Amino acid sequence: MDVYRYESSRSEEEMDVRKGPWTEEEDSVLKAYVNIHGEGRWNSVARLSGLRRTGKSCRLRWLNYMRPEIKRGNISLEEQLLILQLHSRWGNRWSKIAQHMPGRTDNEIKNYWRTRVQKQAKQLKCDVNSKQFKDAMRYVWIPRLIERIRASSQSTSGQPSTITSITTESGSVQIDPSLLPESSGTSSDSQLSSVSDPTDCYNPQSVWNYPNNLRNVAAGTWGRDDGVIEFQATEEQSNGWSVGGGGDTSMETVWNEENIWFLQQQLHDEDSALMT
DNA sequence: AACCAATACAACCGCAAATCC
DNA sequence: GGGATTTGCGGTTGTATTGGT
Repeated sequence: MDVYRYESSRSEEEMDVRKGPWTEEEDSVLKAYVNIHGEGRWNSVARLSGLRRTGKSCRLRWLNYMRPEIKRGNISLEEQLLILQLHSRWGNRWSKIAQHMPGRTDNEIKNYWRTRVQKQAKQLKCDVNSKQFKDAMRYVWIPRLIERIRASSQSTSGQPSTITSITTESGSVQIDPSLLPESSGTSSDSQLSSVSDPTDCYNPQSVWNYPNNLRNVAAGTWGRDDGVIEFQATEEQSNGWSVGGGGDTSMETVWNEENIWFLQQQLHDEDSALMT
C-alpha cells in the first residue's frame, strides 16, 4: 500500500500557478510523469514534474482527458439510454454513473446531462426533476431512443418491428404512434423533436442482441417511485427481440455481453445494498 | 462574409470526505 | 482526538466551435 507522506508545500502564490487550457507541452510532461510514477498523489505530481499547475488541475486533466482508456466524442444511443436509466437510479451522482460506463468520465456524462437533457426540460418548460419531465423521458424519449437503436440495427437486418406499448406494474401504456420516431411525420413531430435527442449514433450495436436475461439492463427497466416500468415490443414474441440476428461482433464496443452481465450484477448488488 | 446565438466541452471552484501526523 | 493536507465530487463558468441568418 502506498503510504502518504506530506511534503512541505509552497503556496500557490509562490508557485505562480498556471490556469486555463493545457498546452501540448504540459500534457506531455504530465503523461511522462504519470507513466513513470503512476496515478495519485497529485500535489506531488504538480510539484515534482515541474508543471506550474495545482494538484487538482493535474488530476482533472489526467482523469478527464489524458487517461489512455478515455473514449471521447459521440455518446451512442445505448449510452444515452444507460445514462437516463442510471440517472433515474442515482440522480446527479456522476462519478457513480461513470463507473458503469467504461471510457466515459463523470465530467462528460454531467455535460451530456446538462447540455442535452436539461435543455429538453427547458424546452418543455418544466423542471428536470418534475413528474412531467420524467414522464416525458419514460414514455417518449426512451421509447424513441429504443426505436432508434432498433432502427439502426434493422438497417443491417431489414426486419421491421415497432414498440407499441410500455408495460408498467399497473398495466400497459399504449404509445401514441405519432410519438414514436420518424413514424408519422405529423405536425406533432415538431414538438416531439424537442423531446428526442438528435445525437447521431456512431456505435449502433443493438441492445436487442443481448441474451434475454440481460436486456433489461440496457433497454428494459426504468426506475420510478412507485415501481418499475418495463419496455417491451408487444407485437413480438420473446425471440422477437433479436432483431439484429447474429449480432455485430466486429463492433469495437463496451457493449459486449460480458460487460452487460457485469453491469447487471453490479446494479443488482448495489440495489440490494441500498435495501439493507 | 460577417455577425450572432446555440452548443459542446474543458477547466475551475467550493465543499466534504478521507487520510496522515 | 484534532488539525493539516490531499483527494474526489458536483456545480458552475469560460471559451472554442458550429450553425443559422
